[in-house]
Amino acid sequence: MFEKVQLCPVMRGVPLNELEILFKSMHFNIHQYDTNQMVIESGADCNSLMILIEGEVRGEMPDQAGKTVKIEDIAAPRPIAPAFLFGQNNKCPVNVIANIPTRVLFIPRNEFLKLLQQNTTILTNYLNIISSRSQFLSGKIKFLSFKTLREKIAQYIYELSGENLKTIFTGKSQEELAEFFGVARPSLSRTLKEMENEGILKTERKYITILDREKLSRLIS
Amino acid sequence: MFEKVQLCPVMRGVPLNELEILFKSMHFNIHQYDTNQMVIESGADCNSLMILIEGEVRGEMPDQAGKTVKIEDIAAPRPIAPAFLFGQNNKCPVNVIANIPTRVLFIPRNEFLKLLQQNTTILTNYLNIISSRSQFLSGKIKFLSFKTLREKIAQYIYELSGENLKTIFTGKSQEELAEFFGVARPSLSRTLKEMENEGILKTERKYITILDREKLSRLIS
DNA sequence: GTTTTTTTGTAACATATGTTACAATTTCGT
DNA sequence: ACGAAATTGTAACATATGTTACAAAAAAAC
Repeated sequence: MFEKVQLCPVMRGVPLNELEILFKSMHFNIHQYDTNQMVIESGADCNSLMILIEGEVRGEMPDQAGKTVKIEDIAAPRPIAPAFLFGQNNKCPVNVIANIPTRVLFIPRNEFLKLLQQNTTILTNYLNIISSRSQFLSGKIKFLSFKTLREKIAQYIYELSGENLKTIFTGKSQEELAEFFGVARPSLSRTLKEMENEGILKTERKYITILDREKLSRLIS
Repeated sequence: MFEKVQLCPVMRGVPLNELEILFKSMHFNIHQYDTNQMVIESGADCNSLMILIEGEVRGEMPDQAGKTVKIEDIAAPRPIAPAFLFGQNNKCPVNVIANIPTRVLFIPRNEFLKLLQQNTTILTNYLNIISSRSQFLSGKIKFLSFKTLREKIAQYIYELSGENLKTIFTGKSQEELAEFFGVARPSLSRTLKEMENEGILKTERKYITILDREKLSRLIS
């Protein structure tokens, strides 16, 4: 078991023998779940750090009408909802359901706090995980705050290209890019063509080439 | 000085005498800044936890054209950019500039790590701060992901009203609400009136009354 | 190499929101 | 109580994006 725990981002870098010692003096539980069994329900309190050590779960968001929308799949080994263990709101925002037979390690909040104080590696790991998440979300919001599609495209290219790269590889089809931008596919196609006609860029399947950096920047400023 | 440090969310709840002991065995700096002096420049490394202990600073985002947009004012006592001390990206995302004569306490990352391990209160405070921030950002993104204005309005009312409250107080004028939603003021006014004509809700200055919860939910689902 | 599937381009039209301008109403300051 | 300032309602029109449908092109499967 410790081999798998050790692979989890939270515990990464802690030698196996140290890990065993830490776990010996700590309360924790391991639960098993069958396919489609609920691991934690939306709205339930997150009192423990949950680490998926084996299997795969999905997060589903129940909407007002009671229907559900799948948010993401999480495969072992990874923590589940680490940002909801602390903070003002400890309610789990999604239903977490096992996709396949799954094992989850539960470490109660207080026990985990002790762990954080005993072991610098785990502390920095955890701080890095939730800080990175914040940073990721900040970036996402900055991106969403661009109103027009042209601005979003410009910003997207700017971030991928850095200061001097001329051609970027998106790794996404127009369909996927459109979904990423939150617009309809024909709208993206149209706008890309417009920008091409204006000599700003050129597209070629999953590659975009910048033709006029000056004009591109003006779209963002 | 410790009285002011103690008021900061990170140090809140730590008795004065303990605080003094902790600081005695720790490296830290205090810098003073005059009005309009730069505290930290966008892109600089955040190697230290920065705590504003006196004064007020503003965050300004420099855009591609070199112009700046003010993001927010931060008044003492509060940490500055706590989410960028750890994580993958330690570059400060904004220029931080003193609005008035200001004093900032710098605690190097490693020293702060020690502090976190020595003192449970500070550890939980810090975890709560950055976790809450994540949660806030998550909520913001969920909100931004609603496409139409009607959906945003419905979601907004839903969150403020809870399960059974009929009338909510927004505390914002239409102008401010429109900015919060990221739409033009006349658009908000128009849409609110449409929803009023459909018998969904009723507005009265800064109050919104739900007339038909059923219809309101259908907008979100 | 042909067929099938996926991806992209494009057009016509529908809809939502922005922009501007002004009138009506309410609140605030005195 | 009065006038000034802020807030809200509303209309006409501009623009951006969505929707649907289909054709063209490229990639993948066979």
